[in-house]
Amino acid sequence: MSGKRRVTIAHIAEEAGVSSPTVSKVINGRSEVSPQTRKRVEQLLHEHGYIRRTASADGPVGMIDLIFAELESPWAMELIRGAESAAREAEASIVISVLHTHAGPGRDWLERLAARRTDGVIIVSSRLSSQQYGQLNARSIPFVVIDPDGEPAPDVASVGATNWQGGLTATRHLLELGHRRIGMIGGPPDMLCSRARIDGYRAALETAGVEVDPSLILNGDFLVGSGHDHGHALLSLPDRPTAIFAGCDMQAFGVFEAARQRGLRVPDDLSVVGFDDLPLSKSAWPPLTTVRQPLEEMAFLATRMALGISRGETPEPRRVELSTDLVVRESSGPPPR
Amino acid sequence: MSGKRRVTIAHIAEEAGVSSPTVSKVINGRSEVSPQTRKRVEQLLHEHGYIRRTASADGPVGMIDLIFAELESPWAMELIRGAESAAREAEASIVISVLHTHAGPGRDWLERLAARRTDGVIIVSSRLSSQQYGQLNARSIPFVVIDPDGEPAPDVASVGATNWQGGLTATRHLLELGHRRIGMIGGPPDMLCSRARIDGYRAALETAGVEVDPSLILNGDFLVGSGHDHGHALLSLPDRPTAIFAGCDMQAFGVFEAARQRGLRVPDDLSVVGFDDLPLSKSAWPPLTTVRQPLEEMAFLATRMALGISRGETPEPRRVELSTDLVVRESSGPPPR
DNA sequence: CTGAAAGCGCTTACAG
DNA sequence: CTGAAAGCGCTTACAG
Repeated sequence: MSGKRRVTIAHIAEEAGVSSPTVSKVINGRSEVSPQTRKRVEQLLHEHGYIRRTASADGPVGMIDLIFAELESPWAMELIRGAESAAREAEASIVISVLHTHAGPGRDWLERLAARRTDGVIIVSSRLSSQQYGQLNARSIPFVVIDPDGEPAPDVASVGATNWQGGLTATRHLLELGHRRIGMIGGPPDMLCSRARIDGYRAALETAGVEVDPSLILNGDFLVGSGHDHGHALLSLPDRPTAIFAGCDMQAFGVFEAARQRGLRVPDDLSVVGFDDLPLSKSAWPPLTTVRQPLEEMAFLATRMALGISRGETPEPRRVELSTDLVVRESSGPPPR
Repeated sequence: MSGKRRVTIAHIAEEAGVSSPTVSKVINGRSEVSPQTRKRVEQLLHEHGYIRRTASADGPVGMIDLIFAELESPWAMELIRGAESAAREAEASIVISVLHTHAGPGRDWLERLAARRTDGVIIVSSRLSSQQYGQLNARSIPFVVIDPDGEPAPDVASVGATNWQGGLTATRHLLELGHRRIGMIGGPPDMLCSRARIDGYRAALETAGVEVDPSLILNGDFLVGSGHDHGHALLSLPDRPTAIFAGCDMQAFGVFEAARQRGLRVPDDLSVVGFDDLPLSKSAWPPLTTVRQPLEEMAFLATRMALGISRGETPEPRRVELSTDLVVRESSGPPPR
């Protein structure tokens, strides 16, 4: 990828005006180095993005990194499983990294990644800074984004689902059953996949001639708790909705809880529709009507793309959106009269 | 760990009566090697468990491998999360490997692992052959077993939970509510953790003076489907149980389904108790009474132990059993009269 | 197809 | 605290 010759200890040593052994000591954290020298060398190592290299040619390492913001939901398991199948196919393994901050990772993370080497990185709906994308590029680390947030440049490889279409379909399903007051719980407002689902919801209402009531649209965090809290909020509205499109399955389960706590039966008193179709959603009570997005397949594809890029291939197409499907089960029905 | 000097290309070359470059070619899959030579060299490489090594001292690689038999249940996510916290603490990453066969892995798996290097392996209720344990030892790869199956030698580090105690507690809870016909769905009969739960169930019945009816004890695979199937089997018995101890939470959800399909209400017509306390179990309907085992903590501990062994420490104690706790929610109640 | 020779990137003694 | 020298494990030309 990069035409530049790989930077070696010798280069750094020359530029710092010291010998190779000294640079080696800094890298290996030995104590016999003066603080000033250490400082200067560290600075240069960092600037050049030094990576320890052996005499050996560097082939694939057989590892793909899956980067999550958090590891909270069973949703992540579907992605791990898909990535693992694709990796196994290529005799590679999956490494799990968790950033533990929606705000973005510390910088260590990327340095460690580069030092340890990886064949590619799958970024799962996490927001990296453009500087971080730059670093990935600078170090020729292939990466693919799942559920892109629109931030990366248009040439970035990504895999997503037809979120807008899914939001539209879910809402139309509820409209067809006769609902007119339909609540919507989205995800974090900065996630593009959430915005798209909400926009699909809006489009369905508007094309059906139903007015969009902003007080019926809330943003959660895609976890059970916010489904529960926002479910209560929507159900305590004076003119409460007869149906809720919960934005994702976990939030739908939270809405189930809120409904039960208020003595409302699903679907008799309240219809609920999710998004994802997690394996457990069909065993929930009642079995959840939801929009299926092929999470396992998305991760499978993303991993294959990353592996392909690492082999020098150019993924075609560069951006993929897999289709979503409405799965009607028992949590949706006509509104109470 | 092993006092032997690391085997190098030069050693292999000498033993094979060829030069280092020739061995190097074999390793790197170059074509300019005669089939006989290749054969002989490969044989020796394999015998000696050759691992490519650089001039550099080999410190930690910053990776712990988590080995699952399958990646089916949200149960696995809890373990991944726990392992990830412990790894992060040590600036390491978690690598996920899935064997995809309860019978045991192919041999490639271990070879790839050794070639890529790892600081340690956590084996999650998978059965390795004693030959494979031997290989791990031969290559000085530290390993810790979660939910050991009793096979490994007594000096193997392991982390488990008090399964027998948990089975006892769950069953006593049901006995105290007044149940006398209590069904039991275990896991695979070759898993020690499942046997212990079943034995705890037996002990509770016996100490309460209730006869153990073998027709009430079934073995599943710890997934929803077998809870569903065996739930139906138990509920179609002539003198059907008034309560079922489902062996794990996923099977409990399957029993919920079976009960619903038969028009039985939980807990009014049937009490159900699980084992695990997965995060979703409290949002289930009804919220599941279950035996909590601290999966996240178990994986956290196991990972720390593996990391410690890789640093040359001896884990003390070598075998840990974390305690389980009964969590009473709404899926258990007195039997119908 | 094979290997002596040179080379690479790094580290390890060790002398100052 | 520093670096010239030697050494390590491996690979890359290249001559046979």
